[in-house]
Amino acid sequence: MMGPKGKHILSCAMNILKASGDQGLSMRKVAEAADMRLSNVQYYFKTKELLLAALLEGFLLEYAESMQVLTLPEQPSPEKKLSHLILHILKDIEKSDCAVVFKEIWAISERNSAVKKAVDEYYGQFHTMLSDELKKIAPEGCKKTTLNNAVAILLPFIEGYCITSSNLKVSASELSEQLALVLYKLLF
Amino acid sequence: MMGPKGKHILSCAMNILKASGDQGLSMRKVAEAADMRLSNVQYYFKTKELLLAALLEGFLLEYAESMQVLTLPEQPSPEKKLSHLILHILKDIEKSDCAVVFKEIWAISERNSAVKKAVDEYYGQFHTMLSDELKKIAPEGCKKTTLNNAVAILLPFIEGYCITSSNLKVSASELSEQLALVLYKLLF
DNA sequence: AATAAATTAGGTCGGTCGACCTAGATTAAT
DNA sequence: ATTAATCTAGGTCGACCGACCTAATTTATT
Repeated sequence: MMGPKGKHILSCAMNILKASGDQGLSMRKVAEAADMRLSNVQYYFKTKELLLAALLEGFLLEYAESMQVLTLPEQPSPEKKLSHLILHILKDIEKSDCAVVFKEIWAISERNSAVKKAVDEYYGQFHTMLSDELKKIAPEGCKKTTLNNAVAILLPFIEGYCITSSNLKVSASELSEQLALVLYKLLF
Repeated sequence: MMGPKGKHILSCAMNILKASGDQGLSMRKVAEAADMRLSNVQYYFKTKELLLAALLEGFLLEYAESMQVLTLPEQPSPEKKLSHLILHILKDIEKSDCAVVFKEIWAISERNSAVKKAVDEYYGQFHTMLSDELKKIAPEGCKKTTLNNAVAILLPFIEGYCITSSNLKVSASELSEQLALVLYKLLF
């Protein structure tokens, strides 16, 4: 579907997006960063909108995939397991500059239906993944609505964490433990 | 500090921001929307950056203020009270188009230090406000760290809700109740 | 009334942008 | 070897942008 040149273009575009945001991203700058002529970039992506959509769809797909693969070391207790899962996600948010990209994505998605759709699919997958993980921890007969309630607390929390993390007065690890504890109680 | 003309300009600018985002906001469009000449807008706001900063700082200040004023009807139990507080905030997020503005703010704040500072102050206030509200509900001897833990769950949840709300499989009212219950348990 | 400050109007400037076009080069398929 | 598809280079176009400038008018202060 996409050759190495296409990927190279998107890679350069992502660097610019991280550094300068949606505003700073232009076809010309992408071309310069990729060491190509403008028309060449436009051969691969007819319009800026298409480039942006491909860029962000790709990012979300990749990110969702990295979540799926995520396997954590076995833990002594289900609470520990949950706590480790949450901490892992929070750390992932903190470490990479993906938080910056996500902020752009949220803004762009309001005005680009292709991106909006990709975001929706991403959160759908994320929801499923969290639900599955919680299911492993929850007791046998745990109702689906109870599971949904837990995810409905966890999912917004995770996405909001990258916005408010600098204003919280609790460490990520402490917070993970507390939230895990709280969700664990909810499931039982 | 700012006359009615200045406010009128910012009001028009906010309309454009809501409708077309940061990308679509230009001094010329603001001038047109405000029925002024470009130079006239520039008399009030020397640069686009200053206009944007004033616009978003004002928005956040106003929004923070509306939170402070927020008084809820007395509830029979502290859980109900907490649940109503959360629901009120969630509904507020859903009803107005402020979610759109916030998404722009988060993205812009990464590249505009004045906006970043305003965002930081906003979440500082928000944190304090939530902490105060929880204090009213929590038992007498509730430790400060316990309170901080509760806020550290609640605050990210609220901000993340406006991102993920469409993907949750639980209603806002149900979710408020569940979260209130969970936080209540945490405080005791 | 004089004067300073605030406000309005109209226009120009260099610069960047996305889209578009043509033509040449390379590669793959037949 | 011919042909078609893919890829590259260089350039042009109209549109929009922010910043800047000058001059006129209105409002407030003294």
